[in-house]
Parts: sequence; structure tokens; C-alpha cells
Amino acid sequence: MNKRQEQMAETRLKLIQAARKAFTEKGFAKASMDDLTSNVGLTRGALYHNFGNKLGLLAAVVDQLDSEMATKAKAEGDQAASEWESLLQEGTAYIEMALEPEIQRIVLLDGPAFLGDPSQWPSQSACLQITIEKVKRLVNTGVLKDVDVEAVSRLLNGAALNAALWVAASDKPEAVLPKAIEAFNVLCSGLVRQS
Amino acid sequence: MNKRQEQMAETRLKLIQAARKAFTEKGFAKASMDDLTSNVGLTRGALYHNFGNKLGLLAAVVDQLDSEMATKAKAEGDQAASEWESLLQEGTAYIEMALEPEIQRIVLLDGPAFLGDPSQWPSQSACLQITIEKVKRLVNTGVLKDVDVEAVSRLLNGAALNAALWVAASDKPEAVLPKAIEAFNVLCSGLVRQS
DNA sequence: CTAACTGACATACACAACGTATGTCACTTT
DNA sequence: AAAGTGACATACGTTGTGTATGTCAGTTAG
Repeated sequence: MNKRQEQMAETRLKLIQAARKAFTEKGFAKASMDDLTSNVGLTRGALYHNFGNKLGLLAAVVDQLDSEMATKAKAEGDQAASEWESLLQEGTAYIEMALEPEIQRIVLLDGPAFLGDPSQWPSQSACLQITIEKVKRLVNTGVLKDVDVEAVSRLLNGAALNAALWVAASDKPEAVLPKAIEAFNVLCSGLVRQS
Repeated sequence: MNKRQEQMAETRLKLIQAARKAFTEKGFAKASMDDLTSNVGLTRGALYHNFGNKLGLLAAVVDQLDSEMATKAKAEGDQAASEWESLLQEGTAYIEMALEPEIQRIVLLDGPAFLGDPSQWPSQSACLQITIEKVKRLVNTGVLKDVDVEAVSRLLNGAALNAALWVAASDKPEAVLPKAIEAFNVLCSGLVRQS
């Protein structure tokens, strides 16, 4: 690794960190690139050189957050006793993660609005991929009905997302969260074969 | 009705119409107020006088679209044979409506991003209210399990929304749409009592 | 080892868009 | 009919993005 290359890698990290903070606090639209960059001792020159434009920076941030979510969801799911409970566990993890302001503001609200459908993102929405894999295995092993894998996965992800938005906006999130998780589990029960 | 009042009502309608078009085509962030207003022979003066600011106009547009959606969903639901089928029908209608670029861009993407959680909107998200009423009745009559009404309603709406985003972004929407609807129905089946 | 070069980033500038302060004229009110 | 109100236009200041140009550290060639 060159001296210049590692310098650049550090610059990218600093910018992404600053962007996560700024986008979370002000939202993508109102976050100023001048402020954001000067907070880490840089200027917009560095930003445009590394990410092309403001949207490029958002894409990089979303990519990082998305992969963080995917690994965490997978980790939580792997702790479950059965494959079926693993699916429920992943959904629960997704709902809980979506409570974090960073995830909610950047990945769930600004991401789709400014970058378009998540499945078109460069990261391909790692979260969705995880769910798809899980559902596919459950269908193949006969646990779930013979439904369209991608369709079901997307609906589940969408349901979890909306649940999280609800919980986060509510007066007392800790009281509402269990209701959301239970409702999610009930919906999932519709998927099991010969229920 | 005064001459001035009806003139103003017409102005508001013209601006909302122009905004629906501009927001759909360019997205809220990139839509120019100057262009938008001059397209209907006005200036930003009229806009700021009637709606306060750019977000105010978005709120008015969202409100209009949301109530249009709610009445349509209700109408479709009322044609179903049973209350249970009515719920499925409403969900289907919601998915299908969300395929329209206007709904998708303004209500589903830009709305939440710039105005926040839909349940906090002045319109209170009429669509969600419709679903809540329907679910409540089904729970009371014992058709559905004894789940939290609001939680389930929100998850269903969220699932339908995500389904629509998927269908709209796909290569051949007409092939994907039935899959989405079927998956939605399967999920709903998890709600019925003693399934 | 040094001179030329590349590229990461800063600086300076052009342009677009929002919001506000002020102006104007039709319409209402008394 | 004169005074007043308010719907909308016009003009201006500010902010923010994107781009073109500049600069210097670090790499590479002779």
C-alpha cells in the first residue's frame, strides 16, 4: 500500500463518518457539503475528488450502513434454534436496527428518495439478499408454502421497515416495539405450510 | 363565495396540479418553484402566499393524493363479497395504486423523506386509517386473531408499499404484479383465527 | 539523485434556487 | 367614492452545488 493510497483511504473514511453524522442530524437535502467536510479538516475538493458528487457520497454511506445491517441480521439469525425461528429472528433484528436514527434517516428515508429503489443500488441491498436466502432455504426444505421467494422477502422487509418507522415515531417506543414484533411474527405464520 | 376567494381557490388548484406534475417528473428536491409556477402563469409570490414554503406545497399535494388513494381503496374494498376478502382487496388496490408514478414518487418516496412519518401528517394518512378500520372490524367479529390492530395495519401497508416499489422497478411489471399480490394474500392468511 | 510528472486536494468562480422584503393593483367595505 | 385589505408580482440577498483552475507532496524515469 502506497503512502498516498493509505492517505486517501483515510480521507474517504473521514468523509463517510462526517456524512453519516450530518445526514442523520440534518437529512441529506439540508446537509451542507462545506460544513460536513470542514468538520473533518477538509474541503469540498476532497469530496468531489473521491465521490464525484453529493449523491456519490450518499451512496457510499448507504452502502456501508447496508452491509453493517446485513452482517448483524445474519449474526442474530444464526443464533436461532431452527431455520424457521431464524427467519423470525432476522426480522426482529431488522426492526430493532431500523430504530437507530442513522439507519432510519439515511437508509430508509433518504436512500430510496434520492437513490431510487434499493434493489438497484450498487450494494444490491445486502439486507434483502440475506432474507431472500433464508426464505429460499425454508421453501426448499418444505417448511414454507411454495410462494415466490423474492416477492415474500420484499414484503417482509417492507413490513419490518414500516414497523420500525412506526415504533420510532411513537411516544413510547419501548411499549410499541413488542407489538410490532408480535405482529410481524403473526404475519410470518401465514407462510408456513399446511398451517 | 367572493370573487377573490374563488380566484384564490383556483390558484391553489393550479399550483397543486403543477406541483404534482413537477414533483413526479423531477422529484421534490430538484423541482424548481420558478419553473413550476410559471408553467401555470404564476410566480413564486402566489406560492409563498398560499402555501408558506416549498414543504407546504408538498404537504398539500400529499394530502390530496392520500385522500384520493383512501377513497379508491375503500371503494374497491366495498365491492368484495366478505369483510375478509375486502381486506385483501384493499391491499391489492393499494399495491396497484402505488404503481402510478405520482403516488410512488410523491407519497411513498419524497413524502416520508421530507415530511417525516406519514402518521404525523395533517392528513393522518387516510390510507392507513382505512386499513385500521377494516382490521379492527375483522378482529372484533372474530375473523382475525386477537392481534394489535395498529401494528398489523401498519405492517400490511408497509408490505404493500414495498411490493409496489418492487413491481414498479422491475423489468416487466405485469409479470411481477400477480406474484406480489399473491404473496400479500399469503401473508394475510397468517392473521386468520385458528388457521 | 534529480527532474519531470501524476494526482489528491484546495481555492475561486459561475450559476441556480429558496426565502423574504417590498411594491402594485383589483376588489371589497363603509 | 374613498379608504383599506389582501392576492400576487418583482427585486434582492443568501446559500449551496458543481466545475475549472491552482498547488504541492509524493512517485517515477533517466
